[in-house]
Amino acid sequence: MDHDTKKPYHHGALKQALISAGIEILDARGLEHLSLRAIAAHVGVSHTAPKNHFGSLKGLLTAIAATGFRLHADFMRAGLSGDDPKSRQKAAMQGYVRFAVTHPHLFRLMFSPSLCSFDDPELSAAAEDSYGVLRGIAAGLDWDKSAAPNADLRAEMMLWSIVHGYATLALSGMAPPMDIGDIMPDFGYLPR
Amino acid sequence: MDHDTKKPYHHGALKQALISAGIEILDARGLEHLSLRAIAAHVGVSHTAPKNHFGSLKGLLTAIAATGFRLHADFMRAGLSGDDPKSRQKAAMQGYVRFAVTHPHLFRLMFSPSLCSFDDPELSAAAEDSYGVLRGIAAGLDWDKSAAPNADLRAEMMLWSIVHGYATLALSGMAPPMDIGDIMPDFGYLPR
DNA sequence: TCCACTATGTTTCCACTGGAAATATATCTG
DNA sequence: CAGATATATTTCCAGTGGAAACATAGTGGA
Repeated sequence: MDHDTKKPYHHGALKQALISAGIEILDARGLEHLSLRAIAAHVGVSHTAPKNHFGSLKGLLTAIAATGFRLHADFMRAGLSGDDPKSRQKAAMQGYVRFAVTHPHLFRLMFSPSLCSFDDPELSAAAEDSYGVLRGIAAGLDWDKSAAPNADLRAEMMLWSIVHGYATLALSGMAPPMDIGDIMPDFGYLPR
Repeated sequence: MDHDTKKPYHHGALKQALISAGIEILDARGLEHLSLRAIAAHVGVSHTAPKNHFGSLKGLLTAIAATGFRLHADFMRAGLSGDDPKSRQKAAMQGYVRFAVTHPHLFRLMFSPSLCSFDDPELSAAAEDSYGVLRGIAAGLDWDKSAAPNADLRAEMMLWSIVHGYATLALSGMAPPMDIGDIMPDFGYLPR
């Protein structure tokens, strides 16, 4: 596990450069233009060079998606201040949508299991960390805690579904721009 | 506007055959194997034959997606019986998810604007018809009708977001199998 | 110092993709 | 029957990801 502290010899830090190039291409030209050759050319190496670090295109896309999930978590945590559960919920959800709108193609990549493999421990860890933000929000949600089993999971899935559904529909051009806080039902929170 | 009543000469009804073949390939082998050449070979024509009817691969995928949306609406309307708003809501949402689980790749195609063009009147009409089912369910929803403008739209988007979000996450393998009725908050309905 | 050995990149090739263009063929219209 | 049109094929092209062989640079050990 070489940390990025010691630079390799040839390019320097090709691995990170390829990931950055991928995200730049995604933001600038979209998912349909994100090819192995385009990424490699953007960095200035041959299209087979990434194979040494990532094995295949899917491996590279997986690493890009992992970086995306870390950024995603940052967006959600960005507006998270204070102790009021409702304002924290709203901030996290707005961050979720704001990330999707800011990096639409990266967002789609992150949720495309055919493009990146969630078996990868780095990706699954990053995704799990991102999910953890929502989990923390849902934990205090006063919603039907006793009516059925798996109340926590159900609350998390409710939160996640509504925010992910809106983000996805917005990126598909099927949802008009609106504040996610305005379509999220107003639930109470249990006292801590 | 040749209706499918009068059959063309050569293959018979290539247009419909290509659409059916596309859906079969989607269900059997997935979106990544759905190529122009695969569809054409499945029907027994050259890979450029579809161009006469659909212009391009995107045109064919658009027609497939339109068929998908009609099927999608059928799934939602399937369990719609009686007058009780809550059971009608539950049935429609379960139909939504059931379609996504039954035809996962077709579902993903239908919500991929990079693969099919929603400018196409046939596709947009089919999608609009499908959306109409949810709109009908949301119409009677007793939810915050006076607190903000666009209450109807907000209620529709809430319903749509939660069901679409769950379906999408389930197909990505990120949501465990569960009843959509168990994560949908329980709202009242206005008397008619 | 010198010689493996490994890590990193390149070159070349291959099967596959969608699409454009020219051609062939069947059907309709006059 | 003849010309026009719709339908389908053949051939070609630029692009894709990946496999394999090769080249190069840095490392570690005698």
